Amino acid sequence: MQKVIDEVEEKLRAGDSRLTPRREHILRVLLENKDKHLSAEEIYNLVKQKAPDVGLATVYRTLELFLDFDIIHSIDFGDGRKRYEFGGERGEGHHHHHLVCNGCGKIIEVNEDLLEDLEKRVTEAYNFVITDHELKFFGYCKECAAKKAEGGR
Amino acid sequence: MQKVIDEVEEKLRAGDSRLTPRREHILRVLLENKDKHLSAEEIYNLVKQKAPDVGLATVYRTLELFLDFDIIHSIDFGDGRKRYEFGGERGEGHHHHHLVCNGCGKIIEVNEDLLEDLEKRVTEAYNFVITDHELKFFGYCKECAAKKAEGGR
DNA sequence: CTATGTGCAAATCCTTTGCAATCCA
DNA sequence: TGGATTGCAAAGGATTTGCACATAG
Repeated sequence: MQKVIDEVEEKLRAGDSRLTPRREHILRVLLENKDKHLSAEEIYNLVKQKAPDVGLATVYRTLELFLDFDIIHSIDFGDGRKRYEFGGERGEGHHHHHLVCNGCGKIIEVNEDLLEDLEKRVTEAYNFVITDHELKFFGYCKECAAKKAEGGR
Repeated sequence: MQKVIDEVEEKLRAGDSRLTPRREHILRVLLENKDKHLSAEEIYNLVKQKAPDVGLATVYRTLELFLDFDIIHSIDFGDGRKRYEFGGERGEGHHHHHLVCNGCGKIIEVNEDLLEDLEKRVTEAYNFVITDHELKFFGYCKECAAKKAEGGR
């Protein structure tokens, strides 16, 4: 993990910014919760456990900064708040998609990139240079589908 | 168009709701702008031209109602407001995707469903019952890509 | 007459911003 | 020291809600 932190620090330095203690705390929270999809407020609460005197505004400002530097990216599941994940849009790790359960709200990750050939087709058909994509499937997870089938609520 | 309106009216009636004059105005705006992606406020402004005394709250309440009845659906392009399109999630017309240009903000529609075989794969791999999907590609449209290539802003 | 629908203004929720204090190169 | 960073509180923008009135069946 230290390696990643160092890389981020370097990235920021290269852009006349610094990885301050506050920012490092925020970064650590993001790294320790790679699989979650934290909202700004959730990040704020987690950071407060380590550094009780951070302000929510700093969290927002830092997330904005990380986004600019392509260190993280944001996703929106339509619940009125943005969520953040470590890994920039251009990063190798970004190619996963989400299954959003309408029953229990669970988010399942699909860790393969399913879209490579699709991208090629779209690029050719529309002369559109793709830099990123976002794919969400909505529906019902195994458990919720079963509940529904049983005649549950 | 009248046919569609009648269908909506019937749909609402079946659920103990009515297609009031206000709501019909809103519905018409949606139908007349199928290809746009209107925000609540844009809809409000268009409706006001025909019915100057509607309130913004009514527009929001009506959109909420139409969503519940699967008459329209909403999309989010990450600009902080929801946008609405006629056609429910389950409707045949819903299977199109969007190319979002990071240069000029233009939204291009891809009117084919590119995801059918993908859906099948996901369903099998994750036991996830898919009811809807949302696919967005981000990047640069023909014009903006050209501008960038020329070294323009 | 009663329930539903509506306008208006106030309230809410998430996010951004202004400003004075703080920190670090 | 001087510009970058931060906390706090206020501001902002989109959406929701409370309430009294209007409307329709």
